[in-house]
Amino acid sequence: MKTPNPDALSAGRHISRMPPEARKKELLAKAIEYFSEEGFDGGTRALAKRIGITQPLIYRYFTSKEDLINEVYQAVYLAQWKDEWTELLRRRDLPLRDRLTAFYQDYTRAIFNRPWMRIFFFAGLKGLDINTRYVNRVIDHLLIPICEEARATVGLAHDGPVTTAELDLVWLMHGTIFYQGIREHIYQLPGRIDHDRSAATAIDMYLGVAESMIRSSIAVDGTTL
Amino acid sequence: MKTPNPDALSAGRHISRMPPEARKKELLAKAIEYFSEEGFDGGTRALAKRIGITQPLIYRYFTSKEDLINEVYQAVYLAQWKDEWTELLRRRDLPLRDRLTAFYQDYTRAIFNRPWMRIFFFAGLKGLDINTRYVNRVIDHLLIPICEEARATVGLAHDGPVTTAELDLVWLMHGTIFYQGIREHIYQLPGRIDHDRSAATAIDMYLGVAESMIRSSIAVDGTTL
DNA sequence: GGGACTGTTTATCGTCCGATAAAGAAACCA
DNA sequence: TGGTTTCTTTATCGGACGATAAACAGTCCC
Repeated sequence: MKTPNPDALSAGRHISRMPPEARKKELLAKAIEYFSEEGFDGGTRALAKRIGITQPLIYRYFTSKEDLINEVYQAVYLAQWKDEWTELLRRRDLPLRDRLTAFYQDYTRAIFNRPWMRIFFFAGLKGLDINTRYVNRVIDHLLIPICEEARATVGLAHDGPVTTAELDLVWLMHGTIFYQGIREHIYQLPGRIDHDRSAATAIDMYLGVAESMIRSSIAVDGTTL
Repeated sequence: MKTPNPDALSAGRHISRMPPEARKKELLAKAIEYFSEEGFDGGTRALAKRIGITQPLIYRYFTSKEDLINEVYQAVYLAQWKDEWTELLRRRDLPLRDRLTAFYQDYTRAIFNRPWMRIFFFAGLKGLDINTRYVNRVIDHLLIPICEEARATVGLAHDGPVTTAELDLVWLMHGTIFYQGIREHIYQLPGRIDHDRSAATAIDMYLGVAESMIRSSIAVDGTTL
């Protein structure tokens, strides 16, 4: 065949060979885009067509489809996570409200986008351990620290393990904020949402209930994690 | 073959013929269970094996896989919906808080189960119109009525269309409650959640903010739906 | 008891999928 | 320039899928 791949042409991009690193990078980027739209059952042929290459070429850069998907997870989950989030939440020189506000501003900016949200739920529905691990990371590195900081703010000497009631309340705030991302990127309703405002209201609710909750959960509900 | 289908035997169920209605009903019930676990890309052969029948038998009761899936949607979405929900929310002889409490108790009992939750998100991720129609139904028959009732409770004469700010606030409450179902049935975290308590806190938050929100959204933010 | 009817199974078709092998073509280097 | 390397394509395999047709087997009725 003299003329190059018509798909590649119609895609309007490069026709021929690329340096391996650039190709792999492009492939991964398009795979994130593609799988976040079609789900992980999307075919490798359709993905290749979208990139403008042939399907077997994928297997020069990834040993299997599973391998490619794993790299997609890596890029979406781990690369987006910031350890500074926990550090920010721990900064007792700032009022807790300010820490929560600043954290959720940055957090929602990191994950409130279509690919992240959709891949999160595709993986969640499949029950993949990568997803459970992410949720556990949220609990251990974000929610429980918030619980502990709330306790410190209340000024309670008690330093036993966080109770389920305390954690449930943080989940309530977290869910309120997170759900607005679902609304925007999973439901695909028209019109933008003011996430900062939503977060502010959720944080207000949390701080408003937290103090009495913490006192009563220690006194009454002794169930620990 | 003298011996009947070994799969049917190993499934421990009936081996042979059933009246059409019972068979179709059983098939649909198992299909809901199956597709809610595997997603709609699950194969008809695996579904048949789970029921204890052979795969072509499915096609005596449903003209195509798509047809079967559509009946699954019908059963999950429409059959669960109660028009009385809107009527309950409208009952001005009761305090709004009581109406919201009673409604969300019943609503969460209807949809907070694994098949409903999972099918909802499978369908949502596929962008199926059945899903967008459901969300619009929630808006039109639940959230906007709540907005209007909140206005009536505040005692404002203003009866123009509900503003986006008012609707966003209801979404905040709704999302707070709904997210607890996600936590339980999509994340699959161990431990039960007290949904009635979560709802109560979310409703408190809503009612606490609603009044000033309604006044200011009419005065300041005139954006309407 | 023997048709006739209908629920159920076996056998099979065409298509798409993930993956591999071998052929081709661009780039590099002597 | 010619040989080697490396990126890319064509061709293809085995298996799973949705769907259909024909054979089989209960059940009912006369």
